[in-house]
Amino acid sequence: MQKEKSLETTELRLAKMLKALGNPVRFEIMEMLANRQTCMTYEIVQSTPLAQSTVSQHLKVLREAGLVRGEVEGPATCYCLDPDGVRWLKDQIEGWLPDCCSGSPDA
Amino acid sequence: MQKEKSLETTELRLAKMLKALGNPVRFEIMEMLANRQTCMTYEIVQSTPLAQSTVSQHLKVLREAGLVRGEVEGPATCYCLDPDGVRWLKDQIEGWLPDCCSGSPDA
DNA sequence: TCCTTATATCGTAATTTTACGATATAACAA
DNA sequence: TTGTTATATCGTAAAATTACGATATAAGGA
Repeated sequence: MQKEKSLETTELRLAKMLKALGNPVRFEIMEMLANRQTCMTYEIVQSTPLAQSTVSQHLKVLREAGLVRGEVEGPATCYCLDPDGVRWLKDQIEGWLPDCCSGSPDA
Repeated sequence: MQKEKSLETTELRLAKMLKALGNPVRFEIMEMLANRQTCMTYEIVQSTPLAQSTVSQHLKVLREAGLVRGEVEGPATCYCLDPDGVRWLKDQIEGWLPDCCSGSPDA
């Protein structure tokens, strides 16, 4: 019944995630979180040549895309991948474009 | 401003694809090509409110990301998804972030 | 040949993104 | 309270993206 609206929302959410991942700095943050499971913000800042405010801005984009979660721990924040968001993204990409490109690699 | 150089080649290619897909116009072009198998450029132009030159620019981005192919047919060009590129993207996303968020939503 | 059609590229505004320093906030210690 | 630490947000330049109209190119047809 409510399929149309949710489809629209699905595409919006997917586009937002893809756009967030399309930036190389944010992409590297995602890989760092995948490797380390969790990171404090200052660790992420130290791993880049960027200003703290810039990294914080990128983290906000990733948060709003549903790709990472930040948990406040005292004065600091501990970030990790958002398992639900990442799995949802992988499922979407997997089921995307079903009419093509699903067979074996032809030369 | 940005440090794309530090990314590995595979990651660069993946980032380029994700960036290309992060634009809603290009995302819709991809979906149109998935639905119709092939499209002439003018059909894609007609499906949007944008100028022909703008659509041509978006197609160039998709081409350079390896997501679509354009084949010249007389004075026109016939576009289709690039099966190799799309499958590569799906495989990359599938194998990405292997330490988390993989498999079915188990308890 | 010239003319039409379809597309790509050029030049350039308008918009968006990115990055920075400065400042605000929030938790905790002395 | 004051001071420190860690992070977020604000204000604003610089850079990149997006979009347009104009023009170039390339294939056929008259």
